[in-house]
Amino acid sequence: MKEVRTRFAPSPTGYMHIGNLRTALYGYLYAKKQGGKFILRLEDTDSKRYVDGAVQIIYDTLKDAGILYDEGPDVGGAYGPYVQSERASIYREYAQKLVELGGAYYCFCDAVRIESLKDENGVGRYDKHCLHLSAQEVAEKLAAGVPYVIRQNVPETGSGSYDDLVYGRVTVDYKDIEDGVLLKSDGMPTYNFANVIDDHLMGITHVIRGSEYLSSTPKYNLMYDAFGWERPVYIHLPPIMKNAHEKLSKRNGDASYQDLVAKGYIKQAIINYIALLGWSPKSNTEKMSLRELEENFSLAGLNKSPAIFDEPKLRWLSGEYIKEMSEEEFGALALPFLQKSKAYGAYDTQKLLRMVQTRVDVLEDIPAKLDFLEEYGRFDAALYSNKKMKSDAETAKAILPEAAKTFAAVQTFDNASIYAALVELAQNLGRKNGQVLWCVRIALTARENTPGGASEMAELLGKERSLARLAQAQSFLAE
RNA sequence: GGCCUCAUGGUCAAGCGGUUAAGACGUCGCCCUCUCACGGCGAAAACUGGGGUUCGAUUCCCCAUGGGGCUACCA
Repeated sequence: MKEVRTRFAPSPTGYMHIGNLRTALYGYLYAKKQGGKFILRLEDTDSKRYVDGAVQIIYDTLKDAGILYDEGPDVGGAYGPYVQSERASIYREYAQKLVELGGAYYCFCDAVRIESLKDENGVGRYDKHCLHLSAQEVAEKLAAGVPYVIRQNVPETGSGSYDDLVYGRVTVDYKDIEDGVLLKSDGMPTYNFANVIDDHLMGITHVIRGSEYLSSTPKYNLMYDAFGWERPVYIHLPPIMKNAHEKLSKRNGDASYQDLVAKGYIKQAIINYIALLGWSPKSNTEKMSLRELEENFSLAGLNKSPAIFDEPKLRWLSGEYIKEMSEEEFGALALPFLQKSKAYGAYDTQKLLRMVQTRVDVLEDIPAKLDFLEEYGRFDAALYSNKKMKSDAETAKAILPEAAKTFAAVQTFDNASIYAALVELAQNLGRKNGQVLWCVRIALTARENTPGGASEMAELLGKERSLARLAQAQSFLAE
């Protein structure tokens, strides 16, 4: 059995989109699962679209995500170079060969003539005009230095079919395929040509790519056939959408992998989540590490319909990963975000991290969870109302002064002591624990939601500030 | 316009002729609880429409509708 070789072939035109990353991930997972090789190839044949730094982003993103390639521009390999712009002479050689085989031909038509072939809607195919040039005419034009391109010679009749592993049999009539440009006048190949040459030369057995190539694959097969090469297995993937109508794209300002990481989504969660977009595991377990994905990945689980990127579910997964982290692990990741909080430095950092770990799904939410520590002011007395505790502004009025006395009497102002004192107070007042604790917590924080209970909040604030806030809360209530 | 392709709850998604049509996220409710959260339990929520084929269609075929893609000297 031949070794499986898959590749990820992005063009360095900007950021890594989630969709790209998923394509890379699937190629990687399939290769790993089959004990094969995963290759990175850079498709930079369009100099106009080249973006500085984009190559580095590709390297960094794949490395950061744990999608390691066995061969590639920066890691080497026996099939290099892995950058298309460095393979120009190879493409020229094969284009020449394809011409000799009859699968392609020189075309000297200029832009004006090409344009004249199109109708008012800009639709119109090349008419094979130059296919009929004699060998001598071609030689003369070439010798005269007339600019040319090499076009694919697509049959005018018949059709091409192939069996895609996810979409099944796809058939396209050749009459619907234009004689596309294979080698541009600048000597560089188009994607349509380079991908065929490279996939073959690099021994790619399984081509995994987006569904946008579904209908152009027959023309690639025409080339494989003309060269007498074995066609690869095709696995086309449905797009990832931002909504029902638009694909996810950086151009629209949609989140890239880097953006998501910057927001504080856990990396493993991002990988885990995108793996689930278009693929489903046999079992009902959705939370899986990269290693587990490698073990469970199967082409049979691939889906053919577009999937909408759902951030809430990513949030949930991210939260799951956060909750299972050790304190140290979480602390290391969360610290940069905690430092953006105004509360950072003024309180016990470890204590803050502990409080926040089970209450946050995305790291960037940390500052907001702690803002009550440094922000306190007049608030709506309705916050005291809680139907389960049966508390409201009136009960708060009765409880707060007593709570202040209790706080003042607590010697060691820590969570346990404060809690014990407050529970005792509730007893003395003949009230439910929750009633007292709810009111105190609201008075202390002016927030309905806090990263801990009343006594924890009091401990965090310290005796002095707690008493001060209790006093302020009472004055708000008096108005 | 032509061609390719897709279609199960709000979202992801299982299903591959006969099912009470899984599961997850989200939503809502209940329980636990010193709040929130965590955790536990539960609920609402789907086969785009019309024709066939069949004893029987979510499942197979056709059409319609809707979505996406291709139709570049972009990938």
